[in-house]
Amino acid sequence: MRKMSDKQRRMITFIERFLSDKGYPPSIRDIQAGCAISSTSVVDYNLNILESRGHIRRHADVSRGITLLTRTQTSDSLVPVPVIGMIAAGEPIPVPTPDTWDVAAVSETMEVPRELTRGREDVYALKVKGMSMVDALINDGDIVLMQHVSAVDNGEMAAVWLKGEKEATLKKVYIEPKRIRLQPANEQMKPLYADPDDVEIQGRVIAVVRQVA
Amino acid sequence: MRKMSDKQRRMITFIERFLSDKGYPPSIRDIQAGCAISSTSVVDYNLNILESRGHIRRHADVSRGITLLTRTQTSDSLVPVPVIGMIAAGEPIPVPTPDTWDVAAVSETMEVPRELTRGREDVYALKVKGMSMVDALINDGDIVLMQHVSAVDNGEMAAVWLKGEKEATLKKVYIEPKRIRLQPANEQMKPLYADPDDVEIQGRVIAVVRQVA
DNA sequence: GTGATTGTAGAACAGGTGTTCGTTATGCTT
DNA sequence: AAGCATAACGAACACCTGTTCTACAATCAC
Repeated sequence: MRKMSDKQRRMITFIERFLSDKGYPPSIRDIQAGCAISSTSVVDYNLNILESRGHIRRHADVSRGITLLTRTQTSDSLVPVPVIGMIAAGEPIPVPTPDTWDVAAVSETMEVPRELTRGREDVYALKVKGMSMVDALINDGDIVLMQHVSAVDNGEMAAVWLKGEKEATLKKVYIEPKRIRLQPANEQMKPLYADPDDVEIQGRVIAVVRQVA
Repeated sequence: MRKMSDKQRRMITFIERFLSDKGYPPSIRDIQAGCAISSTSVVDYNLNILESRGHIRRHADVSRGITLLTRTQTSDSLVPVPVIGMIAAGEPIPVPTPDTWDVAAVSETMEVPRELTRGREDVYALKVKGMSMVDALINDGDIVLMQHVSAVDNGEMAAVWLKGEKEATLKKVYIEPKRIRLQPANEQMKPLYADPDDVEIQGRVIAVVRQVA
């Protein structure tokens, strides 16, 4: 892949921005105007070079038939995840049902890079309400990505429902003889010990996403 | 959102497939052929309905100017972000240079949904090393998405370099008369006060991503 | 039934848009 | 200076494509 001329680089950038902005590719004359090029034939000329270099693909006689080859490869590494509800200290944790799995049926969905879910299929998202999970380094408004499991390995972070206290928390779970140790992610804080019968594992924490600004 | 007719549903599906297949939207006549519709005016008629229902957007006088508004617009909403370094308590915060902006020139990049960056151009990522930022509810190994700015509004979370202490932190910044208040995100913790000359704003925190499992 | 509403047909029009062609600069090699 | 590849220019052409118009069928309300 040779180095592009400055003009060609501007064109590629323009096409990218136009595409993600408007949702459809630019026409030759859009590029001409957007990159301050004097003639459509100059655009055509450089577009052909960009195609022969493998940066784009052109479809003859098709209006706006320009496809980006460099970036667009990654397009399907976005995974839709259903946001099935809130998680708060005093409220039961929403549990996914066959219904809520259907992305189309859920009121809200978010899209996350496939690297975050690592290809897991049964991932859902919860929005954190309240400051009760700061000991898990999780803030009000954070999004928690969960995987639906009924048991977790030692040391994994899980959404836990404490039946007796009627309380939901996110803790690292350690199974010990005759009791379960619930350790906050902030390891300076003291663990909580609970009876196995009192603990309901609702899911495993996959990731946390916090949007600040 | 009302019920779509069978024909309209076929059209939407066709547009989705065409778009993800070819990379550009179909023309009216593409839809006509792809959905076995007898006339272009019928396509036009139903497209207008779909637009008024909020399923698509049409751009007048623009060839192939159809945009999908529903969730299927996943095409290229992934944005590459350069991971330009680590952030740790005792080390200077890496600052982006024109070099590191070039996604191709950086050793590591990550891809995040466009919703996270909200279209900002000058976004980079730092990996957090150490537990020094737990008071900002940020853990060892977290990824912090930053925007390169030299000043922030009151209350915004920023990466701050304290010259005197030679220390980097992430705090909410409040400008007060003759001093700057640095407030941990965990609001139960006490603020830190610093001299304006001692504070260097290195960037604004956009988001935090933590991958747990 | 009548009339309104919705959906379908076919064709033609007008403007958008890719393409082509002859010509002229520009830069590098010999 | 001459030769040659690269790049730019402007205009015209031809097709693609959105749009519009009239006519007609199907459904429903009254």
